[in-house]
Amino acid sequence: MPDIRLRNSMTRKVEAFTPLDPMNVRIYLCGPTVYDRAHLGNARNVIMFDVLYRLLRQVYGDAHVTYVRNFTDVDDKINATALSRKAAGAPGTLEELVHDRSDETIEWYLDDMDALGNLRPDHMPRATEYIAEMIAMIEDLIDKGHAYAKDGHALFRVRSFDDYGALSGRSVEDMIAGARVEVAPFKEDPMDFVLWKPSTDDLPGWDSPWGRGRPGWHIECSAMADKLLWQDVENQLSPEARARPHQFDIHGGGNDLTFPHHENEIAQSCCAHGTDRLAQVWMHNEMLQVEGKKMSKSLGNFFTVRDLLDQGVPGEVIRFVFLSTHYSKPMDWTAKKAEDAEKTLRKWRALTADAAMGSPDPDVIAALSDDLNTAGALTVLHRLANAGDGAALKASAAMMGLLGDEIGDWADAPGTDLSEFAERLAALREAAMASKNFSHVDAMKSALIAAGIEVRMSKAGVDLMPGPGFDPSKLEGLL
RNA sequence: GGCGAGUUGGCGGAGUGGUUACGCAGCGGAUUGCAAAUCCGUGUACACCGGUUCGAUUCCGGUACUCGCCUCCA
Repeated sequence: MPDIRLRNSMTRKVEAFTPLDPMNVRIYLCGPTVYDRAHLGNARNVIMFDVLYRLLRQVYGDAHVTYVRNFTDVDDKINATALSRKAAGAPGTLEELVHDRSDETIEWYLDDMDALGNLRPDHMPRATEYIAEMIAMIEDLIDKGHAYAKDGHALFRVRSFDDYGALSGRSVEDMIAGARVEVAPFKEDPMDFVLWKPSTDDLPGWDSPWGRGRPGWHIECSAMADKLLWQDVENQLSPEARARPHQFDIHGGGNDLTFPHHENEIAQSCCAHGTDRLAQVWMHNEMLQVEGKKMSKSLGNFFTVRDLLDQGVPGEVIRFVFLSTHYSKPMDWTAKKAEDAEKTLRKWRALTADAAMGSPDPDVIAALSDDLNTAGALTVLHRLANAGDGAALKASAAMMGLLGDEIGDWADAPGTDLSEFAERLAALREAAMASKNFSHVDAMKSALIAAGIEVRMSKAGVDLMPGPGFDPSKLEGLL
């Protein structure tokens, strides 16, 4: 097995990766705030981490990797959707509406990420199920002088942590100079951030030493990561790993989370536990653009994963497009890329349809081990395809979550049996070959193409495949 | 203003101190009733300016441009 090398945002260098405990590789990805459908950009870090997860499982064994991705289900935006539903006359208490909204959004999220061929993490904690851990952590921080309570709030004392700013490469003074920090009467220092804040009686809240309220965003990840990647597994870890308590291997997210979210996570965790680091490696993916522009509602180029799936873009095609750009580079989503990806995948699927499952090509593993060079790995897949090695292609593609059954029924969808049409067309063609009058066969061929079907005719016979714009309703009356 | 990422042939996109990336498109040919598909052949690009070097797209410095974050948008 080649050594895995990963770019560490903390050091800004590509480094050899060595897990604290090879029998218990532990990774954490910041998950979504569940207030609405995941937009396309949300998929990028999930796919990046999914490739990482698959690679680690390949190298260390399926049973030796633990992947945690949270759901943030306490948030103003979730509350806002519940409030508007309540105002529209929805039945139930506001708290129930908030809970329903979270449940609904989590279900959507999992459906969408499944459709993109992502494995589910080992743990998907909901923030609201770990309130006790968060409160305990905040109390610990207050005891140690790193946090304080004021007016129903608990705040982190940023000046108490010398390394604050190490991840994002900025000093506290720079941030003050930026002057965009929120000044509030309950803060000792403008830089201090909220660990706990009061909640109104009608909105979700929990009793705490500081009154009824809810946790701040940053403390959620610190508490859940510590619970699931340290407290619950501590007694299974190697002595080497236990020598680094409250730490784990890799923490990921979009680079927009670097500051303040991850910076704050580090500050909370290191101060609460007296450690010098939280994760050994920090990985951040670059942002997604759409047709060269930032995706935003005002530009009208904002869309969700579900929007694309509903338009008939297969999840596997979306995944392929993401994999074709390295995670550390800005990625542009374009319709042309989706078309190209679909073409390639059709070819590969035809080649692997009847192939046995071989072994992954070493070059694919090598490329992925080189800081998740997915684009380089796709090149190897092209080479295998050109060599006609369906078995190796199938196994190698599986390393990246491609060409598998779980993501693969799109090529035959939407499940219309075309065999009668193929037989009819073949019969017409045979007759035309004898009579030299091709008008009937051409008419039917044109109609099939107009219905979005790819028509292939050769001496061997007629082959029909549903294409991107397949519309079954246009087939009526053709037989 | 501070921090960070990027700039490769028509398009997408790897990689390397000197040797064809690769894919798509295009072009030429084979095949095909026609077309598609398929097969064969075909492409010396690396933002700009300096420096290091026998030699740089690849290393170093600078410039320009693009994008993101600093505003709980991944």
